[in-house]
Amino acid sequence: MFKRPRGTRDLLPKEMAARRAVESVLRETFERYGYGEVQTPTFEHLELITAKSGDEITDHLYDFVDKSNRKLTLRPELSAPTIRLYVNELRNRPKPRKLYYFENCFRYERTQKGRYREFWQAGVELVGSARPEAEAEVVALAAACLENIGLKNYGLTIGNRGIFRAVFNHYNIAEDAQNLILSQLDKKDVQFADLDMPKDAKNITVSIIKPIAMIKESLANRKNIRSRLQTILKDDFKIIESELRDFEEFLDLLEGFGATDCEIDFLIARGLDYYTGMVFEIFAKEGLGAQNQILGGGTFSLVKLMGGGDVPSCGFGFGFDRLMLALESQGALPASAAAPRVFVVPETRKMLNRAIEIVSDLRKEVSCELELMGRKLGKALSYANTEEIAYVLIVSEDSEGDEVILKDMRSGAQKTIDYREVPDEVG
RNA sequence: GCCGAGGUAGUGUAGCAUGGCAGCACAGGGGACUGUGGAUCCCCUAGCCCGGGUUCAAAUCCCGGCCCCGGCCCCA
Repeated sequence: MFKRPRGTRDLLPKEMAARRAVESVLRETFERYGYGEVQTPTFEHLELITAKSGDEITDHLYDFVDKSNRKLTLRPELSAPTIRLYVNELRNRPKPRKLYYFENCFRYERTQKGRYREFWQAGVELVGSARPEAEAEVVALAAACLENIGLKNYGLTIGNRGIFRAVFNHYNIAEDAQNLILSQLDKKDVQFADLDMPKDAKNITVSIIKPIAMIKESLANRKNIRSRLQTILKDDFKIIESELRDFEEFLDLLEGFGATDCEIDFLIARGLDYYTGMVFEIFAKEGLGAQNQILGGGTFSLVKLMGGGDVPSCGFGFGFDRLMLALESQGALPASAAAPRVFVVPETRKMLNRAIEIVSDLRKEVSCELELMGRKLGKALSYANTEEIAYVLIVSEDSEGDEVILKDMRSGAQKTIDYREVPDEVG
């Protein structure tokens, strides 16, 4: 017996039907907003991934050396490959470029609920604009996806890295210290005084960064943000004013797009230094364990990292598997329509050829299954029953011409009709 | 990398403490009820995660590994 590699899953027909149904809702929604699908290779040069995420992440990669000694890796995510694709193929096209993807990714990590070594991501990248209206539309798209899928119990949290960035730049805090601070902000029990960085960085962290990180307001109360920032920054308020104005405009526009129920939380820093402005995430409030984030995104400058000039971009990625888990826990999985509706059974072996003729003809219009086990009629009906097939079509020796017996398994009623009428009868 | 709980037919489980013929239910295949389902009855298929150790004897005890579930770290 062979077993699956750790962290992988076998997906059965019922589960796949639900996944495909959700997938197509996502695709339709992305396309409604004008995004076009792209596909990138399953593996990339290792350097592409390390350029984005640093050398340390090789610990979490399925990387390998091919027979010509190229250093490659299975993709751990899709935004770097998608931006690479943009730089390679699309950078001279009009902006914005609106790209979406739906693919599997691979990470070498300890498995948990909602965390697998092969998983699926669905996401978009809006390349070329980081204007407030672009950011607002991207967030609105994410919310529209969940609306269309029918996920209910989720939270949308929006933050901003641009404001932190402006503060850091104003105080000349080195990039290493910035990343360290941001990555520690959401940890409990962190004493910033103990961290290994310059003293002035610690002071700024305690007096400014951390207080900003504590700001939490609903979208409706967003006006409070300005006054709270003024209180924290005092005379230095002007250093973030331009960033704040953009952010406020983004929030106003977001409300215009119809988003009402979200929280602004500057703690959402999303450690990565390529995020430049707005950042957001969506988490499921039930059904998932510790890994409850189902979407992450924001405004970033990845194009430059991929060698393509300073083009601002905005995007997000769904953790598709977690989305499915969240839906499942809410009993909101789409109903499966995969089962055949008609089961064609020859009453006797003699009628098999006739049954084959009929099933072949019917398959032009309806999903049909033919009895392939040589079962007698009683067993065949029993099978149809357990498989929840709605109709059984009995090809009887007693029937004349194109007549067959159509039996409704739910009611038990049956009638003799011309088999060509079956598609209408079961429709 | 770390912590905890687990691993017995396809699925769900009993048995494990105190070692002694691996059982039950459902599912699956066949059959009876002489060719129309869900009922009933009979038969069959099918299992102790892997490898060592202790023992006359291991599903059971010990060690190691693998896998799985939850969590920590991490989370692009």
